[in-house]
Parts: sequence; structure tokens; C-alpha cells
Amino acid sequence: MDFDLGARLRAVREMHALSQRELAKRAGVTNGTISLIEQNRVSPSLSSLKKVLDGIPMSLADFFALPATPRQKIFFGHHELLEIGGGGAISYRQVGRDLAGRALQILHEHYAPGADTGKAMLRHDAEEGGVIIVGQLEVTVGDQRRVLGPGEAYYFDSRVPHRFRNVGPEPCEVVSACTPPSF
Amino acid sequence: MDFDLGARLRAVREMHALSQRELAKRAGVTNGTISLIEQNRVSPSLSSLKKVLDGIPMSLADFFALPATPRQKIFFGHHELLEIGGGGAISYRQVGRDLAGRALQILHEHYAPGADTGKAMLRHDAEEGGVIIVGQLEVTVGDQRRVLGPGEAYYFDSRVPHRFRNVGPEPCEVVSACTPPSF
DNA sequence: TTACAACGTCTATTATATTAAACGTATGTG
DNA sequence: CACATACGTTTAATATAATAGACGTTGTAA
Repeated sequence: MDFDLGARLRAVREMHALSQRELAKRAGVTNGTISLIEQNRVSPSLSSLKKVLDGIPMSLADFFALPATPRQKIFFGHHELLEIGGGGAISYRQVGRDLAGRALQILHEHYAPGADTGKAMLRHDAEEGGVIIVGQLEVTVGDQRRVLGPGEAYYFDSRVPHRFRNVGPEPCEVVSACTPPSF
Repeated sequence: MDFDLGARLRAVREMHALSQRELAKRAGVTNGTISLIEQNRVSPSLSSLKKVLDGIPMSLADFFALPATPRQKIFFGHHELLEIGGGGAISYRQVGRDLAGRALQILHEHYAPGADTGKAMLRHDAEEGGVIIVGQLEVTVGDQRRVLGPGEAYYFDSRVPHRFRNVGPEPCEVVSACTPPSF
């Protein structure tokens, strides 16, 4: 196997905001199966892989047609945030446990319903990231797109064309920042 | 499984004029494995399927992107030709073992290097087929295209738009015909 | 703090895919 | 005819994938 099947499945699953257990339930397999596949500790039978993709849902053709290597890690789940100022009246949560090689830290933002950075994609020589507090924010980065909800986050190279939209009915509260770190 | 994986693999294998054993050898699996897969008696692991496709060679993406149902059997491998006038000074080999439901038999043609039936695809109310003797002939039928070499063959409904091109540097010798059978 | 729920991971058992070797058939040759 | 070769298929033994259930961690709330 010369391509990373596990990482590919994991990426697809996370793009759809599904946990291993949720997906397993939809697919009619066990969560352990999905865990093992994502770690490349087994080579799934096609019937299993088909069931799993049906649970997403995604066709086998689309699955294998995905670009081989997502250019960088962009999306983060709940526990990939590091609590820094925890517990006080003010607390910061850092996007990404490891800042090595990163050029920024994260602060705040607020999106009214329907707010949009515009169809003309943004590009600038920087890096940026953020975390959604309340509401639904659609984040588009290059050829990747995802609607993020409370507790979810993003991080990417700003030179890749990008765009933000509040696609929900309520205001969207976000913490975000640009390089370089302000403190 | 709602699609016929076995038939799909068999079609691909036969398109490339490979026997189960030949393909098995190239792929590093046993011929039995391929037989069982083609009969849908097992659901192959992805590692196996990958190995098999590497032996063709064909990517997983291409494999799953194939149309679900080839509209009709179009390409034939070596041993799907039936020897009719065998052994004499003249001998005919019939394309397709079984003429039932077929409207023709096959004769000759010759393509100079670069010869082309033209970008405007051919269509006519007939059936046609042929076999390549020398050289390389690119045959396009509907959304299917293949470069055929010596010993390989084609058969299709001429109402489907089609085109022939000699893509090789040498003359291409072909046996071909149109409906109805001449003898 | 405690308890609870959800997450991904791991392990022993069960189910299944893969192998190696045989089988039956068809074709070609002396 | 006997013999050899190639084909796809099948079967018993082996290797591997899938399951069920337990484990440790993290985040949330009482």
C-alpha cells in the first residue's frame, strides 16, 4: 500500500464531523473496526469499506479520487485545543497543542447572521486560525470546506485563498488571530 | 455490496487480455484469489485489491470510476477469438465465440500511420467489429476508449458514436466488417 | 472533588479472506 | 491415441479482518 488509507478515511470522517462511534453506527460496523482502519492496522475488506463510506455517505470512486495528501493539518477537534488561562474570569484556549513552527496565537471575532468575507477569496502573506464559540461558521480554505460549530476550530496558511461565512440564523462568535503572535 | 465488483474486475482483466494466472503472477497473489473475487465469493481486502490492480496496472480511483454497467461487451482478448478456417493458406478468426444475436462476420482493413476517421464521430445504423493484426489502433466507442494492439479486438453497435486512429509509427493491419454477414 | 458521558484505543474471540494444491475442461502436438 | 499446456474452478489449511467488550483519557456538570 503506497497511500495512506487510514489517514484518508480519518480526514473524510472528520470533515463530516462524525465520531468513530457515530460513523460505525450508521455504517453497521463497530467503532473498533474504524479505529483499526484509521491506524492502518488492518486492510479492510471492500465490503467493510463500502459500508463505512455508505455511512458518510461517499462513493468509493469519490473516496479514491480524493487528493492524496491534504496539504497541511487544517481542522482541529475539541481536545486538540490547549487550555492556557483556564478557570478565571478570562481564559484563552490555544488552537493546536504545539505552536512549534507556528507564527501566531488566537483572539476574538464576531459574525452577524449571513456575514461573509466575500466571494473573492482572501489571500495574504500570513497564517491564521480561530475557534467557533457560538453559531455555525462555514470556512473555506483552498479546495477544502467545512461548516464548523461550537468547540471546533481551524488553522491554515493565509496565502491559500480562503473565506468565512456565518451560515446559521444566529450570530457567530469566534476567536481568531493573524500572525505574528500579539502576546 | 450493490455493485458487481467481480464482474468489474473480470471486465478490466479481460480488457487487458490477461488470464487469471498471468494477472495473479504480476500482482503477487494466487490465481484462486482472483477467481474467487471475480465470482463475488469473497470481498477482497483492500491490500489484495490494490495488488491486483497494480498488476494490470490501474489505479483504485480509475477502477471505481468505471461506469457501473458497460453497455455491452466491446473488447475481446486473445482467446475470445474463434478459429474458423484454421491451418490452411487462408484462415479466418471470428471475433466472439458466439454469434448468437450478432449481425456480422469480420474481414480486413489497413491503416496508414496517423490515419484517423476524424474528430466528428461516426454513427450508422449497423454493427461492426474488428481485430488488430499489426500496429496500434486507438478505438473510441461512446465514452470508452482503448488502444488495441496485435491480437486484440473490438465489437460494438455502430449507432454509438465511434472513431479509429492509428496512433503508432507503423502501418496498422486490421480485420473488420459491417453488418450483415457476407458469408 | 465526584460522577458521567463521549472520545479513540486495545485485546481475545469469531468470522472471513488468502493460500497452496488439486480438479476438470479445452486446445494443440507428436 | 497419449501427452502436454493453459484455462477457470474448487477445497482444506492458514493468515487476516471484524467483532464485542474493556481500558484510559478528556471535557462537562453537579
